[in-house]
Amino acid sequence: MQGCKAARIAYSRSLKISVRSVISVANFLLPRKFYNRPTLIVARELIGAQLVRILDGVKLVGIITETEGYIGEEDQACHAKAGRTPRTLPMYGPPGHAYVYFTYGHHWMLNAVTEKEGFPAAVLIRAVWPVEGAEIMSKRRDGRDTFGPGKLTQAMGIGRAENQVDLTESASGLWIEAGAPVPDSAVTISPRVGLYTVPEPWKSKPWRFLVKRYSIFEKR
DNA sequence: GCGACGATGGGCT
DNA sequence: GCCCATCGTCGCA
Repeated sequence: MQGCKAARIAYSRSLKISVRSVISVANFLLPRKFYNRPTLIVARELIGAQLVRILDGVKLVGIITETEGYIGEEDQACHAKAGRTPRTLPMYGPPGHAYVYFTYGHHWMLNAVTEKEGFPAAVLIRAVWPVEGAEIMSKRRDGRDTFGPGKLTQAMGIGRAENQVDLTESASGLWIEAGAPVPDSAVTISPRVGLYTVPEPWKSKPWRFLVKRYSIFEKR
């Protein structure tokens, strides 16, 4: 991907952190207790974390730049509003696992299950900024961009097989590592998107977190 | 550059 | 049969 270095520089400026820390952070697997907390805390703190995928023996890494929280059966935007079904079962399981589902007849969505086992909640990972294997991700997208919940799963080869994998260990080939912390000044909070038929107040809950000046990524 | 809309298939009633 | 936590393309500017 052309302009990757320039993008890292722009990214570091937008986050007010050093370029060095964007390229090389002291990474470690986020432990289960990280996910076993209120969903919005997890959604916020996943911004800046690194999503790692081993695909065909190649390591792909993206910094998480956009998340949304979906919290409990009360939340009319959350799949768990339908209760415990074969599809939603992963959300009721232990935190730190993946909930991957298929939607709109085309797309796979990646979530990280949160909160204590038995309470259905998850964080939808909507976008990552590629930092390793960017060329491969771009190629998997036929050169098109990788920003969007359906696009990132296609770029990183995430689908049905990754449903319920443990994100706190590397054995499954899909996990999340800590990254450079992103200050509040660099994070925008807004209502979740794509909820056309969801009633209030759920439709307007400010449960979406994204890196400010996200547009700088799209323009490389 | 942007708004409208069709594709497409699993989940659920 | 209807609903979708989306994306790509088309038409128009």
